[in-house]
Amino acid sequence: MILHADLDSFYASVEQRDDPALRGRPVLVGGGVVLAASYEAKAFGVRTPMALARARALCPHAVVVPPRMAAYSAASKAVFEVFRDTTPLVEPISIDEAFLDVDGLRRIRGDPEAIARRLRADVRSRTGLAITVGVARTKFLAKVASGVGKPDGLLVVPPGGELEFLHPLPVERLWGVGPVTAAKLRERQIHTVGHVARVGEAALVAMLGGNAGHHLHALAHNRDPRRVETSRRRGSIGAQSALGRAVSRSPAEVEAVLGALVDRVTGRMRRAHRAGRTITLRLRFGDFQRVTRSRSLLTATMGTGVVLRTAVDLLREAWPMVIVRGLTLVGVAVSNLDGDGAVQMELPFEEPRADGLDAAVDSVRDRFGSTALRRAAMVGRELHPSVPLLPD
DNA sequence: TCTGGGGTCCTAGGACCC
DNA sequence: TCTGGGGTCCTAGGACCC
Repeated sequence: MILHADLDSFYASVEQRDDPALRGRPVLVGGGVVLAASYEAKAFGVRTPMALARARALCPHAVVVPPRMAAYSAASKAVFEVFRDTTPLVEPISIDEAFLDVDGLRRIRGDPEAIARRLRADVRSRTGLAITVGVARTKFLAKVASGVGKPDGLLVVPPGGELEFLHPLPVERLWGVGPVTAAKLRERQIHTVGHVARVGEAALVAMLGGNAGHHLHALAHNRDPRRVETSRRRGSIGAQSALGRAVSRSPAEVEAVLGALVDRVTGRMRRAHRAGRTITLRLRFGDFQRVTRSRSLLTATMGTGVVLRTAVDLLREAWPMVIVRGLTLVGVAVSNLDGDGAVQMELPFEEPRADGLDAAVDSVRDRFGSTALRRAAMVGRELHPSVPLLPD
């Protein structure tokens, strides 16, 4: 059996724990937008992410506190210690959520329900925070169960009783069904998980595409073979910053913001000992449409200079769009983090040859192929921006 | 309802390789 | 000169999650 453990209104709960004056009162954590709302605030219809102004209108006597990310990280660390004292098989999902595999603990710690009860009590006594735990045979259903069991609850879906529990629930409860997919389903009078299960796999595939269709069909029948994985590494590291209303900004202003973001990202990369090859620039325009522009380097890097130069290049290439549409957000991310197939290729240094560039180009192409040639040209440009691009 | 910041996964076309 | 199938990598976009 698998436990899904999910802290309730995490940021707001930490604030209420640390400041007794906030307990029992509606609390909003956020800046321009609500990052977390206590259950007292949610009772007034406040949701995340909602503009703070709107949340205040719904709940005028709410206390608004700015986020304290360091406090939340520390609280998260303490909670995950409790998880790992329960079982070594812990898969973190986010700062406040994890899967725990408790198969094999029965003889030592009792049945899954008993383990879940003790886990909730331990989290409460050791961290002062409320946590909801869902228990089921699959990851997916354990997560659904914790969602239904909130707040401060425990919900066990007994083996054999899965479909009875699952089928009356609205389609939005399925993991991977967001507003777009839900609208497509509801258009066709598919409102519950039971309807999804009955509609047939072929129809779902026709409606949503291959993978999504198969996936949804499987979930609706509670088929979810994924195991709890303890050692997942993330695939990208990024940072972004909203710029407020779309006013026209000079390239230098935007590049300054970009510089700060890159600095943050590469600092985190160095602390995590991760290097990456693909730099992605993210832009959001005045109409809130988004675009991305990316470039892959030959070798992985965590250097601020290389990442910033690449990001600025991408920004310059996209600048005409910014002029026309206005800019409301800029972000940068580095992906293709090393360890997942990054190409490590050593190019030999050669003496310049009398027959010049063409021969050198032919020699690289012969040895490594034309994809490598393109990459080599790119690296050359990074090192010597004045050198013209090689012809394709 | 005027929208933060951190991520994951999937799709799809084009270039290229064998 | 014209042709295939299987595969990888790159880029861009989109849906989704917390």
